Amino acid sequence: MKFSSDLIRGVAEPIVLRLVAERPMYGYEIIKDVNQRTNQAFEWKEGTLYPCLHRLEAAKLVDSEWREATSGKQRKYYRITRKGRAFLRDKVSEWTSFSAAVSALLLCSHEA
Amino acid sequence: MKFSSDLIRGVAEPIVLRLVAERPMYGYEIIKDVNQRTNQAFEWKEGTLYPCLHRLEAAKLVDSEWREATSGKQRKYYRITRKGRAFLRDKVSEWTSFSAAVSALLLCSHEA
DNA sequence: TGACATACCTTGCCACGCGAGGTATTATAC
DNA sequence: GTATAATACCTCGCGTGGCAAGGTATGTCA
Repeated sequence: MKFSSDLIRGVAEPIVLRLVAERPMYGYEIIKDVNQRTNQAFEWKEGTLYPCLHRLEAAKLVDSEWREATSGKQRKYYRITRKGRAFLRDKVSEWTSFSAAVSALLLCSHEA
Repeated sequence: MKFSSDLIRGVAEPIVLRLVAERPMYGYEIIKDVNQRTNQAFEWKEGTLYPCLHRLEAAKLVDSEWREATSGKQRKYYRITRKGRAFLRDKVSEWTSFSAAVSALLLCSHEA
C-alpha cells in the first residue's frame, strides 16, 4: 500500500516532531524509522524529509546539532523545542478531530 | 476548529464521491451539506469544491445533468459512476489504513 | 431599489511532495 | 585495488490542488 502523496501533507511535520520528541534523531534515521514503523506503508524519501526538517528548524520548532558517529560519519541530530512541543500538541489535537470528521463522512454508508 | 488546508488534500474527492453516491447532489448543496455535517469544522468554499467536481467529472468518476429547481434556478446535479464507486472503495480503504498509521505514529507517547 | 441568498464559474498565488540529481564518507565484495 | 552499495547530507524543478478573490445571473424580501 503506497499512500497518495496528497495525504502526507499536513501530517509530515507533526510526525517528525513526534519522533524527535522521543529522542534526538538524525534525518537518515528518521526516514528509515518512519518507513519501518509503518511496515513500508510510508515510503519517505530524502526529498520529502530534508525540506521538512529545514522548515521545522526555520520555524524554531526543532533545533539541530552535528555529532560524529563511531563510524566517523557526520550526523545532524534534531531535537524538539519548547515551541515545537506546543505546536505538536495542537497538531495532534487537530488530527484527532479531523480524522474523526473524515471517518464520519466517509465510512457511514447509506444514512438518511 | 478550522482545519489546515493541507489536511483536506487527498480526502476532498473521496468525500464528494461519498455524498453523491447516496443521492444526486448539486455543488452549492454539497458545500452546505459538508459544512453542516461537520458542524462547520469544515468550511468549504466554491474555490475548493467546483474545481474538485470538474476533476471528478473529467476523470469520469461522476457525471452531471442540469435540472431546473421549482424556484426556477438551474442546478447541475452530479451522480457517481460505476468507475467512481470502485475509486471510492479504494480511497476509503486507503484512508482507513492511512489514518490508522498516522494515529499510531502520532498518538503513542513515549514508547520504547 | 437595494441587499441578500442562491447558484454557477475562473484566475492566480503559494505551498509542498517527491523524482531526480548531486556530494562525501565508510563498508563490503570480488 | 577497485567497484558497488550503504550511509549521510543536500537542492532543483515539476506538478498538483486549496482557496482567496473575483465574476455572472437569478430569485426573494423589505
